[in-house]
Amino acid sequence: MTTLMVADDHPLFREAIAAVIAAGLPDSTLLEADSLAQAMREARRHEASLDLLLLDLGLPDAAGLDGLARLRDALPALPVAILSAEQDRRTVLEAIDLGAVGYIPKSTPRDDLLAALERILEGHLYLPPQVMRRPPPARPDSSPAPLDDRLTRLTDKQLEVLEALGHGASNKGIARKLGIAETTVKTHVSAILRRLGVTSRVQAVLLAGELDLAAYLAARRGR
Amino acid sequence: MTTLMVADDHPLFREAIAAVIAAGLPDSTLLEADSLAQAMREARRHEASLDLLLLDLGLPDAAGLDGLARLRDALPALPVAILSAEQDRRTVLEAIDLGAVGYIPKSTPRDDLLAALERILEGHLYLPPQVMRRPPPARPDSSPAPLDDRLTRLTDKQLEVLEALGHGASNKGIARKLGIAETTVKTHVSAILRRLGVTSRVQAVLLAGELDLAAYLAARRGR
DNA sequence: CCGGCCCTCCTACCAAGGAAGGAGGGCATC
DNA sequence: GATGCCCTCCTTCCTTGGTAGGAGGGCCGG
Repeated sequence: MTTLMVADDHPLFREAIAAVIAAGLPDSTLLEADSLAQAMREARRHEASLDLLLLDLGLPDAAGLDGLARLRDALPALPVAILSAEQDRRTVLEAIDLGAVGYIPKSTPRDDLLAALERILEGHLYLPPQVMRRPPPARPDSSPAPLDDRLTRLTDKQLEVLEALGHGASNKGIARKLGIAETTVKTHVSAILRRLGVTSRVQAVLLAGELDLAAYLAARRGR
Repeated sequence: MTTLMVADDHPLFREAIAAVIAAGLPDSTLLEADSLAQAMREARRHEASLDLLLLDLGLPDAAGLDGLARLRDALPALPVAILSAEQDRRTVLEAIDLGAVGYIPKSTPRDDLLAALERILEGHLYLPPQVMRRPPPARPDSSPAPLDDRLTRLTDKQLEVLEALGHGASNKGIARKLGIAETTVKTHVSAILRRLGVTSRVQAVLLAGELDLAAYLAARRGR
């Protein structure tokens, strides 16, 4: 006998979840809440028997993951899984970081949703494979010869300086690291700004990020 | 027919893994490597057929997660799972963050290890339940700080300023855009630097990027 | 060999960024 | 009603960033 609770402010959605669970986990009880406050009250009341809370992000009284944080704070022993429309990879990771035992996108097909719930109730974590799998490179790399060419207009030394710039280093720090005078660094920085067509180091750093300086450096070092 | 590779510098351990896989996944081939460099070479050679690389942390030529990062960089399409004695929760999360498709502690019982491999080969993520479950109890106060809440420590106005900062705007430009005095902008910027724990606007901008300020703003506006 | 580019460094100057402190008004909480 | 936080703005002072111009030495290709 397992007891679940769904916290979501959309009655229709709660109803849908209830139907799925009734069909797929017949030996279970489902509690409902339409706000974080109510969920907390109910959770405390059924503390001993509650096996899992399915928490929606976007409850009226819970600011996204902040609601999860508060919940974890108040009831650290309660397993909480996120059930959300949000599918951002960072959000998923942060939820797990905050102690969620699973993350189920609302777009999950009914059968997968049940499988996920079962995994979680067995003590495993569940994360959405299609979201988490192969995400971070995220470089479809449309143009093999991108030639955004602004980066190619920089000399080696300037690239070195720009790289350091990208770590938030000051001119003085760059000078130390590269073993040259600060005035020389300034010379390089000025040249970089001119060649990149920007007017401040912050803009240069942002542009370096957009043009994927790291990849450019990796590529040119690899050859 | 699946092809796996195990990268570990302990021959005995490789042998043990080979035995487990031979018994549990009879329809598979296992490649071996005793260094990151060799693993990369082998992986490139068998690029088309290799289904999963089991990577040990602590290879002689790869310092912990850095090896994973380099591997992901060089071969983004290759699924990599970590197989390590290390069981620190943060390490696990960072590995997943870097794109690992699973994390298997070396202490995992043989049967669970096989089950984990099967899950991973099916396209799911695997994380060690006993490590990840109920982990962050030390949340209420403690000091070392998870430090992802740094954005939440900023006031609305500060977030506005930080957003503008992220576009490379100068204090003067921000003042114009927000319709306040430049001195006020400076006040905000100073407060932002202090609360984010950085010492220059460039670092603040970089940190805002890492913490995904845009997503945070979108999330909080959406509610 | 010479012109051109790069790297190095300098001086000098001005603009921008940032720290520190004070101050008034608004708003909420207790 | 007092406390506390936020937002606003100010002055003062110092550091950092950036521009301009000049100068010497190295390297390369014409």
